[in-house]
Amino acid sequence: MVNKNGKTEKSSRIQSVERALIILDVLASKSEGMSLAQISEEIGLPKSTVHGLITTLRDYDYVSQSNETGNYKLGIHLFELGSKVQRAFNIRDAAMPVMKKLNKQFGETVHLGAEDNGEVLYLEKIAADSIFSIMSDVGIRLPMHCSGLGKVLLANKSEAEVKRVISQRGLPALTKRTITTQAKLKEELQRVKKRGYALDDGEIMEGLRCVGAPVRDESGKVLYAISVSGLVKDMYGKRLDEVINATIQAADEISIALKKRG
Amino acid sequence: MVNKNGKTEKSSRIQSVERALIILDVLASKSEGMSLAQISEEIGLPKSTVHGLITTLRDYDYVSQSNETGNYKLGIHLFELGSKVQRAFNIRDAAMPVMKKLNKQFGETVHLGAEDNGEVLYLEKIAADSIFSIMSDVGIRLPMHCSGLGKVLLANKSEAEVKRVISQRGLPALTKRTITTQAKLKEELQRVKKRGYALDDGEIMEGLRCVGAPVRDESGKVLYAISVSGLVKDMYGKRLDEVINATIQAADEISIALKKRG
DNA sequence: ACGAATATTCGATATTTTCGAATTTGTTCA
DNA sequence: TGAACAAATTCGAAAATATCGAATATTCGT
Repeated sequence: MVNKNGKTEKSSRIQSVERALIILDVLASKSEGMSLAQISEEIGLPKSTVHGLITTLRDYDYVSQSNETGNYKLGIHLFELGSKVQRAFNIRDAAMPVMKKLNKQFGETVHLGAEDNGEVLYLEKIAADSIFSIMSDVGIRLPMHCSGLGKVLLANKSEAEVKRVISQRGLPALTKRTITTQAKLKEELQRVKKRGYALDDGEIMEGLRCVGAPVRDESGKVLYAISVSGLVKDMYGKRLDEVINATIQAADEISIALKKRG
Repeated sequence: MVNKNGKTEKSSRIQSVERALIILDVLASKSEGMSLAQISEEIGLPKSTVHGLITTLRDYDYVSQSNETGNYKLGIHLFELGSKVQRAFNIRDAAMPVMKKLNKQFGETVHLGAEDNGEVLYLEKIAADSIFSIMSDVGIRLPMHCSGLGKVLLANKSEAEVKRVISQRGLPALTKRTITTQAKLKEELQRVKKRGYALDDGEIMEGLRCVGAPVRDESGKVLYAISVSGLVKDMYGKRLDEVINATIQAADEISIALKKRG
């Protein structure tokens, strides 16, 4: 089946459901909320059509409607469902205590992430004591080739898989230190694999340094990674070595905890 | 418009969207996942109908399908959307640092909650150091009349609103200490209001004691509450007094932080 | 109280969903 | 290896339901 744009598409999708989900995604991109007219404009459907869809979403609390402005936002029920999904990652219970210890030890930000669809998905975050908040948050996605988490996860994939990710996502430069050629990335990933940890040195944000280490599931596959992130001025020399050792050790602890519960 | 059950319903809802959302709710209740046949049975629709709906949900990652069992579960995209919703509570950034301090001070579990639809919705949790994990989690709902958070939130509502909640939710007994009469609850809420904090003494779970204190938004309304929960054996006498004072102080700190940002 | 801007309802039309039956896929056990 | 079963998936006809633009109602600002 071929549509008017010439794209092949599965015919078994339900149009109205598809449209409702698109509305949620559109709303997700505008945290301040949108009016009915804006949504209708954005997705190119008549207001009355959007109205029917969004009324349904509202009635089920997937969308909330501000009673001052009448604007629509993502609703509280998504928060509840999202929490259920997060709880379903059984990595979480194993990882959190260890991550807390790591955070306490150095006072830096600790992350837990996994690969999803060629990107790093941030599953948990323990923020640094300092006010300084880094550009990450639970639920956020970042490219794999420039973060400590991502490089660790990539380094433990087959060459074919790495190629697939690159062809899907490219190697965008977030800073001038970001690795942007396939050859250099390959080299870096080999280094990561050999050393057992990844170092992101301002590749995602100038002035930010980050150590990532692999977490293995029961079967030994690297599905997750943890990282410690801090300012370059706090992450160098002897202290950096300490962070590296502690991060690797913490990751191993989590792997062992995962193995224990099978 | 009146349907066959005699219930009045808005006619403008989109049937297929409604059904898709019901599927998500059904899946949310079974964390281990469900087969197509099970879902179809549960909601009483033909398998082929459910298949169309769930395929759409799957294609947008609202649902994931295990490739071993073929079972359907809630998908990763709900986690992402849920995180966005959570981030939109601007209470979070103000509350977390203070909650962490409180957790560090006593080593007990700290919660942040809000009222939603006559129940306490848990927005954040910092778990105790100990392995002992309490029956709470982010995204969970509990009754208002028997938790520290809930009683604080109720105590700051009008009598009419309290009545409405009771008529909607009743006063179910979770333990033998739970308050189950309207008169006793009224008395208790007056006490809570006067003292400025709520004490849950095994009303939600035997052996668990919990101190709740109100958080005020910019306009002075009590929209949120925080609590510290621990075992009765750790929460009595002088230490309980310390916890109470610290919890109230922490709640005030959060209120002030909220006021500052307007 | 008026006008403008927005949300909501209406009703005819036909596209799309729906449903049960038929088919395919996958798994278990001989 | 293959037969028998159980599950998911596809099919196609029938019509119910979503869709759309126009009409109406509501809200807001001045």
